[in-house]
Amino acid sequence: MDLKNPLYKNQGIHVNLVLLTVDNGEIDVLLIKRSNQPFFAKWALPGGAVYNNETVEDAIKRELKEKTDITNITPQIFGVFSDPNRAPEIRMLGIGYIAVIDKSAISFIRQTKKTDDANWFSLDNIPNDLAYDHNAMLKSALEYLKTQVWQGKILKSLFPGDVTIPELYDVYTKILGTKLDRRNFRKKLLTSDILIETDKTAKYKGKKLSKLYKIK
Amino acid sequence: MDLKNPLYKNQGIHVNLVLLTVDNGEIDVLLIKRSNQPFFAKWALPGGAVYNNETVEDAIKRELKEKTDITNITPQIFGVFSDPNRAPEIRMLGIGYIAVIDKSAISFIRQTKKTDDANWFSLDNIPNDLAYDHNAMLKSALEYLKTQVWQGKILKSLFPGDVTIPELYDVYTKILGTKLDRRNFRKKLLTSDILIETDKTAKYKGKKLSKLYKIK
DNA sequence: AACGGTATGTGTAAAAAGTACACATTATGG
DNA sequence: CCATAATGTGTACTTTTTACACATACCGTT
Repeated sequence: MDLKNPLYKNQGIHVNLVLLTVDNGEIDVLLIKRSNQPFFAKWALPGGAVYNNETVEDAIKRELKEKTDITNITPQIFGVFSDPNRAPEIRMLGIGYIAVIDKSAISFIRQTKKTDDANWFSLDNIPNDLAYDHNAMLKSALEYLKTQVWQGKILKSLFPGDVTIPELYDVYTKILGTKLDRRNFRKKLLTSDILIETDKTAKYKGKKLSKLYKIK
Repeated sequence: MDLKNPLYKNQGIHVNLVLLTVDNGEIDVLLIKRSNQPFFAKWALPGGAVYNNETVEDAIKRELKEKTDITNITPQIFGVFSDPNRAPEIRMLGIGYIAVIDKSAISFIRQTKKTDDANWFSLDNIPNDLAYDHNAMLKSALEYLKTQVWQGKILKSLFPGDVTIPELYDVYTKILGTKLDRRNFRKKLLTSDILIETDKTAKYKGKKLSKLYKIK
């Protein structure tokens, strides 16, 4: 492979992270306000170039650590974005990764919605002019998430602590975009052997106390 | 993204194709004997560089067309391979695609096992010193195939013509690596609404005639 | 002509998973 | 105390999955 061949020189490899969290039944995604051209001052998915001495997985974990200080989660790849014109001037390949985390596990200022340059956006409220093709990337990530949502692993990273079934219910209906039957949802979770009953309770939306469960 | 930054300059993007076909219940993969360095004279998955003016999907379809003249199949991505040392000297990202085709649909000489530079290898008989990380890529492709094998689409591209249930059975057990119950396998296929009964019959392994089915 | 061997074709019962569906209870705010 | 909104709960039905065994066709051999 002759990297001076004009057919395929000046190629760059980028990774982007769709980082999701849950806040009171709402799903939020982390966006970064760009401080450089191109797409200056536009919101974008966090991401960056893959260095020559690292794998793509290394790069995305580096990105996750930079933004959140989290090191014990491995984002999952959901797509490769390769339109030759997705970045101006150069050929830039984009590799999309998704991770779902517990907001309280983040040790950085970015856990608030206050900073100027990084912000959690509710999925119902995403700017439609994200940088690059990031609106499409985000859409693709959410479709991937739908296919993964009944796997215990994602459930665990969404709710590493205790959680009530009504909160889980809200998150699942948001992710799947369908109204599930509440009783069947509860039954499925309780028979799936991933919830451990605790003796604690908490209130979610209602006035009644809900039982808290720990995710295995 | 400054492509002169030494942290990430001289990056190349490659695609590779795991092209599978079925020959009398055996699963074969197409390998190419390399005529250049690196890995001169080693067998490799077909593939090549992604040009600056095309998407990754364009590149893999170009590759498929070059090798087989097939244009009506879109290979499916199964993985991204990014070890910085997977290619000597340069950083070369490898993107893996898989397609399953009917051998009789190929109009090229490569449909035989006779050519010097391209050859169908039975999965039971793959050289363990393929170029690059192609042994790992192939393994990854076959794992992906397992997750996809009950989807009608793959079934259709494996057997676009008529096929007997015993032949399907052999292919499925090979792909999945498990012994399925023959009766349940037959029932699953027949109730899945993708097989159309024909009035033709053919012999497969046995001495008894099997009914031929057309795949919807 | 009989026989052995290998592959093919066939049905049923039990278990598991998924789906549809309605009402009483809690506690807050008015 | 009443209205309201959220929570917790069980059953019947349907569908899907799984386990399991024997008779038949046809070839080659004796």
